[in-house]
Amino acid sequence: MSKHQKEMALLKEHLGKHQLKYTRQRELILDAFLKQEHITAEELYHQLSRKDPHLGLATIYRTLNLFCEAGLAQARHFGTQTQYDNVSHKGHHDHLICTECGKIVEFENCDIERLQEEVAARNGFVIKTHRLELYGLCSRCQH
Amino acid sequence: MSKHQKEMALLKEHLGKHQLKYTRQRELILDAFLKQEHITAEELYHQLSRKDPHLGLATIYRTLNLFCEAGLAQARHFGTQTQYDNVSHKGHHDHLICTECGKIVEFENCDIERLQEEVAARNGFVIKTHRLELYGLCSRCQH
DNA sequence: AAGCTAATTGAAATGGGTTATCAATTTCAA
DNA sequence: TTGAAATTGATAACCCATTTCAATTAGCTT
Ligand SMILES: [Mn+2]
Ligand SMILES: [Mn+2]
Ligand SMILES: [Zn+2]
Ligand SMILES: [Zn+2]
Repeated sequence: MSKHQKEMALLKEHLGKHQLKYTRQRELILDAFLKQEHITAEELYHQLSRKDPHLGLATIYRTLNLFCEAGLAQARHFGTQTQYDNVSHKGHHDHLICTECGKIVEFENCDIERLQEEVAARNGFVIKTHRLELYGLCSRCQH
Repeated sequence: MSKHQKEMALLKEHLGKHQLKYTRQRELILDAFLKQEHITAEELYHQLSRKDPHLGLATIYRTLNLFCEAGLAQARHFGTQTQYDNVSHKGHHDHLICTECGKIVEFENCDIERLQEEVAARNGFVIKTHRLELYGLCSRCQH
């Protein structure tokens, strides 16, 4: 039995509602995707090329966009590429990015998260997701 | 006398420090840029094409990137394009975005800004800019 | 003012990431 | 099993942005 029953059920529900089909490729991509916290289309393509050399890059892109529509993934434009976040991973995090060397540090800060909720509430919003990126210089690049 | 003395001085200071030159094109682009709150390179190109049909798009891009380095502008990847924010126009602010109707609320929260600095310091970073976007449903779209 | 040198420019080519096209294949309901 | 509709993979097209390069220009230095 697969480890990702819940996510697979979610996907199949979406497929059913939209007259879409459950294909071998979608199953393959789903399994690989759910093992990651976040990944780019290109990275996933290289991983899966070993298992199935005929899998096309376009299919990866199409399927990741499908996952976004089904609520399994969340696209995040990161620099020049798009990162697809695995929503089922609970550990939400934000990013510190060095604009000089490209170093990326992930962090979580619940105080910030709480203040975000307060700002939203004050404006009548209910937050579903958010994005916080801090750009600057890492310790090595400050000199 | 120009309306944008302060920004022009800032730019000239940056130019001086980096052996760069004050050109007719840079002056033209600066004037047009400072009239906007935020704009894309393409939009600026179309605006200026009327005044100077020979101005190249590459020059617009180069100059907007220069403005970013001089601290006059701030690049923000928004969807597929890059928005260049006029820093002098409105100061820094973040965004609440309704994913249903597209409504955007601007906000500023110094507690969050302070916590961001703490996170950065803890990781040895010095922040130059940041980006915080909260996605959710506005009061009208929650029903 | 004229000369010199390095920076800048515009046109065009190039680049990277993503989406569109389309004939062949596959899914799945009837 | 059959057939209509969705999907796939290869490739071309796209979009935005940067790079290239020969010609021009800015701004010192005589
Ligand atoms: Mn967060
Ligand atoms: Mn802010
Ligand atoms: Zn660095
Ligand atoms: Zn709304």
